[in-house]
Amino acid sequence: MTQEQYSKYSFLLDRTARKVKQYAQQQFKSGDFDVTVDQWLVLKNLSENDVLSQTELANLVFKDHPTLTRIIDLLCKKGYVERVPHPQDRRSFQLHLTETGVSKVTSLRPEILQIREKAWENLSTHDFEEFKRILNTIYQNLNGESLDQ
Amino acid sequence: MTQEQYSKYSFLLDRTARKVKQYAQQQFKSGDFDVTVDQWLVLKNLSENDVLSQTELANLVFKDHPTLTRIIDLLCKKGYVERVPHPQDRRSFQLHLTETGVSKVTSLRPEILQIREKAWENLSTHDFEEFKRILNTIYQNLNGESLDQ
DNA sequence: TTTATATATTTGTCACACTAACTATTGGTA
DNA sequence: TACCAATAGTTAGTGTGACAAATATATAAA
Repeated sequence: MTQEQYSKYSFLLDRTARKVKQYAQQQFKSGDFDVTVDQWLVLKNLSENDVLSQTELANLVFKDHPTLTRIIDLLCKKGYVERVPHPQDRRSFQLHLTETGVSKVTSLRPEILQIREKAWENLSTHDFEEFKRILNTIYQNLNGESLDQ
Repeated sequence: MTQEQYSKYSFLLDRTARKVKQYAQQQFKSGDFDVTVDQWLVLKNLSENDVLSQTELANLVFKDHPTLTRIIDLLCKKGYVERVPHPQDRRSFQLHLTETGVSKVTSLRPEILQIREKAWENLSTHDFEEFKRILNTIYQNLNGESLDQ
């Protein structure tokens, strides 16, 4: 294998990641989910952790702080999330889902699992494990010293 | 495997694709390459095809037309690419590299191959083939009827 | 206590992705 | 000829991503 062919992974990886996001986003839209794919990721993580600071949430979803600030702004505007001042630390907020946010997550979760399955047609459980292993290895190879996860 | 675990691929895929792009972009920056990762992809494809229209190029790099318009705007501004009016079809342009563009590609190509290799530490040639197969399968699963490539 | 440093979040800038709407042009057809 | 659908490309709006810098507060050190 020449070095040239070797470097195509980056193109395929980028192309596939975009397609996965695009496909999900189209389904989200045609189902009137009222959230984007990234907003869903944030909602889902908030639903699995009663209360989080923005920093904790950023580490969970692997987004940087400015990006997260903006996503949360939008989710607050839509009424799914609330920022509550931290009682001890006035720099920080405690994030939690509103009533509306909880029921949004409950109603969307099964539909989204359905959407996600489509990608795995013609692929096996073993493929899935290999895929995860390779993705994680690449991630760690490029992640310098910070070995989070 | 539960449906829930099964849906994690989208998170890992997105996370890894972003890391790959971010790593490359950092290297591009510290090497003063004067282009972004996506701009490089466009330059590279132009160097491999003497003359292309924007639509042909968009199909090669799998970017949509508005995105490509902007990338080409930037590359023209930097002096690496020229838009030449198509002699027969006044709607369309013929894109080609300038002298500067050609030498930019020549000088960057080996450095970028170097950067791309880093991701494959601890992974085998077989992993690479499996990875490509799975990525392409996912892509096609989500790509509706249009079976390009 | 004062100073220094670290942490939590926001703001600004540039680049890219996707959608929708728009202009200009082409080519076929009534 | 006049009309109409398709094509090439651009523009605008919104969301996201990376990075740098700013603000506010907290904590540790001198």
